[in-house]
Amino acid sequence: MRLSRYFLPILKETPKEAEIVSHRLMLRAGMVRQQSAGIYSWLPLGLRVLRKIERIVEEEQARAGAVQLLMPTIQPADLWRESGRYDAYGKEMLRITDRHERDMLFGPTNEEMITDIFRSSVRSYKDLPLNLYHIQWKFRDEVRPRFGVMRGREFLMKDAYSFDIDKESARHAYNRMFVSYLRTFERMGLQAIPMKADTGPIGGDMSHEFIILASTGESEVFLDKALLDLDTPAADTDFFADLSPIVEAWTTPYAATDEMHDETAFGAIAEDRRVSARGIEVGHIFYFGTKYSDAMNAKVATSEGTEVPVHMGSYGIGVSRLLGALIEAHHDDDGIIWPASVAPFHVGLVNLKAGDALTDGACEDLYAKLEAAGIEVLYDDTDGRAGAKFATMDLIGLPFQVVGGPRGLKDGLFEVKDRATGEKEMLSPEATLNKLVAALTA
RNA sequence: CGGGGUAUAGCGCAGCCUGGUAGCGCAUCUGGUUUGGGACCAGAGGGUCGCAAGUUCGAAUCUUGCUGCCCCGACCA
Repeated sequence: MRLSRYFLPILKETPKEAEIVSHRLMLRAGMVRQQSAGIYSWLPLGLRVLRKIERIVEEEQARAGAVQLLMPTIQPADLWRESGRYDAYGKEMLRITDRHERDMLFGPTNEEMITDIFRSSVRSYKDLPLNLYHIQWKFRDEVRPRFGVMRGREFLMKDAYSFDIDKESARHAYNRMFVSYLRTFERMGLQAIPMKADTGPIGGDMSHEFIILASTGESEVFLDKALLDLDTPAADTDFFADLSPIVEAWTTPYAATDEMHDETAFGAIAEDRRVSARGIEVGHIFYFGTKYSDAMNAKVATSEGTEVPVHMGSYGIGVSRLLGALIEAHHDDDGIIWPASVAPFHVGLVNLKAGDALTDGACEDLYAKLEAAGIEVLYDDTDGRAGAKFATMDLIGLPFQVVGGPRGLKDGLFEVKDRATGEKEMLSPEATLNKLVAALTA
């Protein structure tokens, strides 16, 4: 992509409404624009990251056996009257009346609707297990939206719903999502720790929040250092084998958010392994049994021919929130530092003297070769000044910057800078291409 | 929903106390000089001063009401 034809509205100054670093950087880097409290337009750069995150989520959901569909944002109130939540939900639910005076709502979640889809089509245990998910915009009319996209009213969420014949099968479904989440966040360059969450009226041990560690995180968390050294399950993990050893390995060491914190249990850990840090919740999984299948009459036939309500679980990932969480975890004073897997572009190619035959020729040539190699390049072909170009590249945080200027190119060399480490080296076009291909194409 | 702020050009701000018809920096446009870490000079365009009443000869400025947005708390993906 040529910067001269792109839309990248950089801000030199920080809009005063932005308090936390991710919000500031997202506004300054031209990723989002606030339209109302907690409601954002996604500008091209931000949208690219959102799509990268979605793609990773989709790949890992597929690996774990979840099947994607898409439900609407607007739902009929009647479904929610069936479950009893239409009255229970409160003012966080945005209620809408259509032209026929029918009660509608902008969905804050989709348990009712997915249960409706399920019950209309699935009748037999032979169709189970089933896990259906979608990635869709939700709306919760928070009293106080804040922290930019981390606490928006409108937000993009992946929500999966599992259906099983009994609680034991539901546990397997739960474990599949558990393992899938470990992989999903790891691929985004995030260290996510599963922490036991409040199970409410359902009880049991099947509810976990996935918390990423970031020094600017919203809540305090406590954990055993052992968790930081665990290996993420491999891509070839058999999700339909017994996953409980993996889940056990990740749930045995102590880890808790401040609301679930047990000072005594934490104190029992060896002192040098106690970690207290700050975290951001990016995922939440839980089993809720037959709560909705009972209320909405979603039954399946067992092998004995009897009918039982289906056991369900739901599994959320805050996709738009992850943008903020990623930046909280990966930035410095100059701007964002994107992990390559979610970076809006892989490489920022800077032509320091646009219009000059030498730099134009060398940059155009490298640009074409990088793109041909499957590397996503933002090519700054504008005639701005060097300092401003460097500052912009540092701000938007692409993993690599390649600088083509008259000084280096008279010797045939580009300067390649690693955004994360700040390391720079002068390389020939061939060496530049090889280095970037090696670093960015797995 | 309680508490506290704030609203003046695209962004960041001053002006308000003590009413006299709006200004600064950045950004934008034009011309010139520059050119490897957010250049310089000269000129130009751009504002219903959040909205509505009121006081006054006169309101960005004083009064009242409303609204938007932000922060702290309670709540939450």
